[in-house]
Amino acid sequence: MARSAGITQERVVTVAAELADAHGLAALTLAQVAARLGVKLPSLYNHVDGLPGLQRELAVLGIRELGTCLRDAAVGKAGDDAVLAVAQAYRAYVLAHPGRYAATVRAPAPDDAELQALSAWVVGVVVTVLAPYELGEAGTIHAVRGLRSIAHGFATLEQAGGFGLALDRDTSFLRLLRAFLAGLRATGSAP
Amino acid sequence: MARSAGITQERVVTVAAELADAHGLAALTLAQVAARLGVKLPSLYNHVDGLPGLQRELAVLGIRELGTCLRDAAVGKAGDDAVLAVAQAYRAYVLAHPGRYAATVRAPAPDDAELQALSAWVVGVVVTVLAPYELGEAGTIHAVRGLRSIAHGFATLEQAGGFGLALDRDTSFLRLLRAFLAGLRATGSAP
DNA sequence: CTTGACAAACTAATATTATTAGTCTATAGT
DNA sequence: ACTATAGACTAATAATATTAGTTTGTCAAG
Repeated sequence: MARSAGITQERVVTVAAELADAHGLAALTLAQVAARLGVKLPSLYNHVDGLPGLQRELAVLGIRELGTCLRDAAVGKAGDDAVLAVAQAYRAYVLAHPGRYAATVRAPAPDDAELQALSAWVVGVVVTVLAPYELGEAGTIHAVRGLRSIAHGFATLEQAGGFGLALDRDTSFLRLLRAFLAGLRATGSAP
Repeated sequence: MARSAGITQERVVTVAAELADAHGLAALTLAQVAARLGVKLPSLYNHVDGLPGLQRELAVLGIRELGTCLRDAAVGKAGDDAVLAVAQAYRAYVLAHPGRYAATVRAPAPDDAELQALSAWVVGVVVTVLAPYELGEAGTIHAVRGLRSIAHGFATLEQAGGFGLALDRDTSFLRLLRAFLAGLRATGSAP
């Protein structure tokens, strides 16, 4: 080791995640992270590969946490209950950790195997929850995309302050999910 | 006038919109805009109020264009056809102009009457399209939020490269919309 | 116990960018 | 013709990211 100040990549990423959640991913700077850790800015380069590297680590953290939340939300549930729980967990994660969630949305580099694998794992969790609907292979993927669009779209709009009117947002989300599920059963594998 | 180089706010915003669409809103810099216009950076301050001001102008442009697209998409259509057309137009706009669309998502300042009014106008367009479903006042707002979440969520995920698998995205989107519409009729104003 | 290699901090230097202050000049309106 | 000004400019400042090179504890081998 060295004249070390006990900094690790994990600590850097944790502090960055807190800052990104609090002030937005766009406002995250290495200077802030360094100040929070009590080191000079260039020292961070010993632990992360610059700002792009740090954002990639944030994405890894976010996808891992998100996947865990979704999986945990589904245990002991089935059918519509499970789908509702997963979607609610998705929304809750976005609202609780908007910064790290934003990091997960950027498409991973084509050669980033770890990130690709994590994404596939999360998709797998949702596929499992949708299995009982017997939508077929393609139909299931369409449904995963639909459910993810709904959860992502609602939560990110909500987080951005996009729902101005004073109408309960929990109700809006629940209605949207129920409509989607009813439609899934009704339309089956139509067009 | 002055030893003018023919710069106007409109030209500044137009160039900024092109750059934001091409390279992402986050990568938009005043330096780039100035270079593209053939002026020095500080000269832009005669036309826009710094980077935040420019982004606000981009939001105005984006909401105005988006609202126009949605309105135009709905003329001569009714019921499901109209809703589908509006949603497709929403997605098409996001994909065609991701930079200016991203600018529209940030919540407008509470004292920004122009932006608030434009947002309300766009909501009004969607409310009109949903009127025939007779969902009631609150039900209509819930449905507007749902439809917007679907279009925003799908389009932004797609634009970010979030749909990796080789499965037709047009079909995914159409299925999602049909499921939502079928669910709207089925569940009516349930929970 | 010494010593040498290295990890991890540092300082210093450079490049971008945004912003503000103040200057200059061509032109529009009197 | 004169003048006020809009709209360009230069200059200066501050924040950030990045790279290069330096220093210094600490760990482990001899």
